[in-house]
Amino acid sequence: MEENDRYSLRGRVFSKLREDIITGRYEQGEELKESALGEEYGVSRTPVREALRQLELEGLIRMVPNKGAYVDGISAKDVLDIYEIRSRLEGLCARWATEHITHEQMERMEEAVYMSEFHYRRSHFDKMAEIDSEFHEIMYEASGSKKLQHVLSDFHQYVYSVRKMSVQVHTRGKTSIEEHRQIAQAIKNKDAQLAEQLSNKHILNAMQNALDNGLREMLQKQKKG
Amino acid sequence: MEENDRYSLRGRVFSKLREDIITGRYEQGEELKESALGEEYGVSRTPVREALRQLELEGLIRMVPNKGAYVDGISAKDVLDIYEIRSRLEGLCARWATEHITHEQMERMEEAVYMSEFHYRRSHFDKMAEIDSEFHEIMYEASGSKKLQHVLSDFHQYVYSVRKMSVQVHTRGKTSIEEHRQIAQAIKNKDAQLAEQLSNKHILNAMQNALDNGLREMLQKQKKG
DNA sequence: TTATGTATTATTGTATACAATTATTCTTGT
DNA sequence: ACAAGAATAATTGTATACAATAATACATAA
Repeated sequence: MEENDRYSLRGRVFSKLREDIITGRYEQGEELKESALGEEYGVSRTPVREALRQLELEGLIRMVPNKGAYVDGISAKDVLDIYEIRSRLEGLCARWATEHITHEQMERMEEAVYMSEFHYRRSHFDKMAEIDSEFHEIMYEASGSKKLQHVLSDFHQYVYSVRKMSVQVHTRGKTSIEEHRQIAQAIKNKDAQLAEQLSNKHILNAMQNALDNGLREMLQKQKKG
Repeated sequence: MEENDRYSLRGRVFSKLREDIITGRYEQGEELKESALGEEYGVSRTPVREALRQLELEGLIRMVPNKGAYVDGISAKDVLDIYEIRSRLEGLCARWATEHITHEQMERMEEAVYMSEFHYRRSHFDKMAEIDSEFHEIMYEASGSKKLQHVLSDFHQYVYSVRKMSVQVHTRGKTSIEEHRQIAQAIKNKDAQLAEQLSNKHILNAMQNALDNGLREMLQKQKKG
């Protein structure tokens, strides 16, 4: 999908809107008007509407019939919930990946670990977050389960902004890479049990780090507001 | 969403198409032409396209740019994967529901148990399946987690056809109701631990029943094809 | 002044028109 | 007969036009 999206107006609008919502560039509840968006992107309402309908299905906006579309992005609680959900699913994914991974996928996974260390040493945080994503996406793909891949991929993207923040915490960046390395090794050794255990723990650690570096405060603030 | 959908052409097309794909009324890989669908439903291409874009995002169809839309429904393996995924999430959901359920939701849940027994005794299998859905949907809603509700609700719908089949197996129908009753009781008693444990087991039992009543054969058949 | 009903405007929902791309058919030359 | 290429048709992608609904502004009466 990602790639197809670049070659159609609808795809471009969808990707940009999605990113802007996930990264919080819109206010919660903000109204999205089709004409305005169309003008902004230099397209007609048709592709805008198709993009909006997709975002509605995904739950990133809420559409009221004959009224309008309202931003309904990722709250701090959503992020926490997603970490909890992922902590139950990433282990399953690692198990299945161990059973189904191809040689080519294994190589890509190991390269991702290698490259993240490379960028870590140079403090390229954006690049690191990107490769961190890649590691997980490869594992999702390797699971051989279309449905598991779909849900984990979505959730992983939803916490992108938080992850990018967390990875900049120096010690977490290093620890995360080390955890990835161990997971990759377990998968390579065909030790499904260990891969599952490590993956679940990996997510719980990431959640703990997010809580300790801003997420907890965000939760408090949103609970009041 | 469900209700809004009834009042717009796009919504009606979406719901009907979705149901037809989930229940397997289309061939795998079958091409869906916008004009043909429009004629079938007596509408123009516009609402059809919006519906197709939503189904694409959901992964129920695959769209090739400038070519067409192809059915990519729920395979037997998808169903099995979904049971595995749900077995890891329903427990979490039951735990959260125990913590967040309202009095009104609890009453609806108990009524669902009661009603399913009523219809069970009268062998109203369709009605039973419907109320079985209701039980789970109430729990998803009661979890208080928008994201968990979303994913579990989708997955639950995906296995609808299988569930309807399974529930007709006399002994499973009775067992399932009993399990629901115990889960509801645990939630009411605020015993999150027990609710979680029972819910996870409930899904595993449902999976086992599905395997023993047709799913295993479907898996074999699809593996060859 | 304020409530109420009406006209106006703005916005979404749908249909249609046109452009771009892909598939198909029909030549045509060997 | 068959391959290559052009012409034609079919299909999707996008823009625009029109219809239906909701929001707003305004006038009028109590």
